[in-house]
Amino acid sequence: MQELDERKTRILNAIIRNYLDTGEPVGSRTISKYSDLNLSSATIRNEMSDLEELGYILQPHTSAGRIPSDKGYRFYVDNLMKEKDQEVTEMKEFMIEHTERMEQVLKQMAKVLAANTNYTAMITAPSYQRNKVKFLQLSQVDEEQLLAVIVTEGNLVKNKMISTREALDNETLLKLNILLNTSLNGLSAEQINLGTIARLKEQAGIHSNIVSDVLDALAGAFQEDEDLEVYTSGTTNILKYPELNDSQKASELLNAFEEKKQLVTLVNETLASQEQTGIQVYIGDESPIQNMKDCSVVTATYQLGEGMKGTIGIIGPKRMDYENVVDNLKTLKNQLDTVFQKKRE
Amino acid sequence: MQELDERKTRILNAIIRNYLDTGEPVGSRTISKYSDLNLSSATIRNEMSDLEELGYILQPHTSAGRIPSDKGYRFYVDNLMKEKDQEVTEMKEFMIEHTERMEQVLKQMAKVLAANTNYTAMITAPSYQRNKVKFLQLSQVDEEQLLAVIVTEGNLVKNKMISTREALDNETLLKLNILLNTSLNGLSAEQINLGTIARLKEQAGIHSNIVSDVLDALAGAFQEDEDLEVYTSGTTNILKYPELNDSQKASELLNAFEEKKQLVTLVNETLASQEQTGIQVYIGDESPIQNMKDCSVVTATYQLGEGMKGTIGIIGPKRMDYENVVDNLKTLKNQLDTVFQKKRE
DNA sequence: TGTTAGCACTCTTTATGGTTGAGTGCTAAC
DNA sequence: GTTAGCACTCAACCATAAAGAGTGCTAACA
Repeated sequence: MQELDERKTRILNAIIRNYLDTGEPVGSRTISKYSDLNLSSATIRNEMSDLEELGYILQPHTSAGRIPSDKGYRFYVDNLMKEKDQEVTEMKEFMIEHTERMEQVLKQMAKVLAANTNYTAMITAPSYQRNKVKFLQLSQVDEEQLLAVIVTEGNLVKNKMISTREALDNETLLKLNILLNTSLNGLSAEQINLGTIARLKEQAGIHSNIVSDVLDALAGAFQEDEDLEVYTSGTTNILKYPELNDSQKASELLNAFEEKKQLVTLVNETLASQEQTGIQVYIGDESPIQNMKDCSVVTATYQLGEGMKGTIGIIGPKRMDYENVVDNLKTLKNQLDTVFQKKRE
Repeated sequence: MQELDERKTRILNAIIRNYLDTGEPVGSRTISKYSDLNLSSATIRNEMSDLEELGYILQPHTSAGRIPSDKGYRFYVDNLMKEKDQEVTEMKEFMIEHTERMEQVLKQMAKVLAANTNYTAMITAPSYQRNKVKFLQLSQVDEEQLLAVIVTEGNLVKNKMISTREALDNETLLKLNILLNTSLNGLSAEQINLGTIARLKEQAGIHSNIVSDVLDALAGAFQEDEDLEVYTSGTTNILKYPELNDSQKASELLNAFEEKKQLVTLVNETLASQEQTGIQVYIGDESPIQNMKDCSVVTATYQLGEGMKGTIGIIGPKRMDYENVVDNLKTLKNQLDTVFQKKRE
């Protein structure tokens, strides 16, 4: 039933591992010596011929060795790869502890990740789609400007300037603040519906226009999270890998990194299709982004409960040290989970 | 007295313009035909020989045409370049008008600039070193967290979370707010000295530790501006120019763009040495950044009075369309000046 | 004296062809 | 089923040649 018998599997494994190491097509003789199978190169050749027919490996040209195909990589990732036994490598925890701003943390993490793997790292802030308003305040900043400050459950702070025709007196301001807080506190973006809005406006009376503005601001704040920010690091690492370093491909890739839009689609795709395991590997064409068909992309989703998720990802050549990458992502994912857990308490 | 006579100047001009166009070394015959000097190639050759001796042009190798040296470019920029007659090209003004967040505006501008020029653009927010506190507010967000919101004259909003042992009652909060506002309002970072601080703490009584935290936050906010954010766009454009596209150089450059640190030194350098004209051209080695010795860097400083300055810059190959770049920078500079002028009113 | 035509020379670029070496596929023997 | 051996393929390398662009220099010319 099984497509590959024991021996073919071992040979395929040997081929891929060797190729990951060297980046050169690997020949029968190499496997014959390198592996502990004690088979002659001729035998290996026969097996390789079979493996090629089955689509696991391919030849760049007639008289070259074999390299893994996408199918080969897939088999490797699914079946052959050793998972490192999760020794909880405390990845510079202190850094995370002592930095306050989430943005900084994320940038820092991307950096560490890129440095550890030598590939390109990307990371997004957790998306606060279902985040709730925790605190809300209007302040008169000067004669014509009102400042709306919004704090969410996740302690994210957003602010928005609102221009007014004239200054509000203190009392009105206080009333509005109380009104807004009592009405909106604890609500998520979806929960603020037309009914809530109508009620609010009614209660605000002549200042309903200000309420409008605040709601706009609020919408803006939530919106802003939705087209989320993606932080990248080590983008130039891709230049280190000859298979990506032709000026055409490199340029396309780097562009994708600069124009974050494409990455956002990648992230969304990941969020949508994520299994429980939390680690997803896209090999070549499997990637949702066309430009990355010569790359592999490994992503992880970290979670904060209540549907608040963020994504970490690594982008590198197909010939990627999957074990190392997966390992790195796993520990980072764990760390993020706990870090944000702490923050929310 | 003059090093170059009329004819040499015209020849030099022709060489440089041609080279800017084609990127290929330009030979005597080309100039003989291309220019309106009506001289034979032989004569041009003689002149070129002189120009080379004087250091304005050089030969990549014996039997190639000539290319401009740094000195040649410098002469071109200083004396030969035509300034376009500043027709105020309204560069997508609406965009600026309708976007609220400075950050967005700047990113947008960088994008436009990069697209217009096909080089790499960088831009920094105006540095608020001497910016003044306009409004300040503490709010109790939840039991253990205080939110400090700081608004500066330029309507920049900063916020900082402060952890407290226990919640403050409303009255105390109000008092503290009044105290902080009356004491700090209108002060710039430098003006908040030990005296001010001591007085503040004294008046705060038992809550002096909170005042400390607020001041820290304030310092942080100002500090944050000092290691300023640099926005880049079109970083991959450099790959379009063969002279920069060898993997070594490109990698270094792209790295410099990713690690913004170096750009910051560039910005600071620019701010320091800026003349009244406001446009600065660094050619090759003149650049303060080592990595960019194969590039030219053109920067402009925009100003908001009171020492609040920001920088715009273009980085491209030495063989850069200086006229276009300078023109673009000038109009953008003007726009920024007026935009921010408006905003401050 | 300045300009120009002409020519030998230099040096890059491109093409050509031969050689090498790695690797394969196939056949025949074990 | 495994292996040794051999013919074959093909990229990579190298040397050599030819082409072409451009120069410097000399000598002639106005």
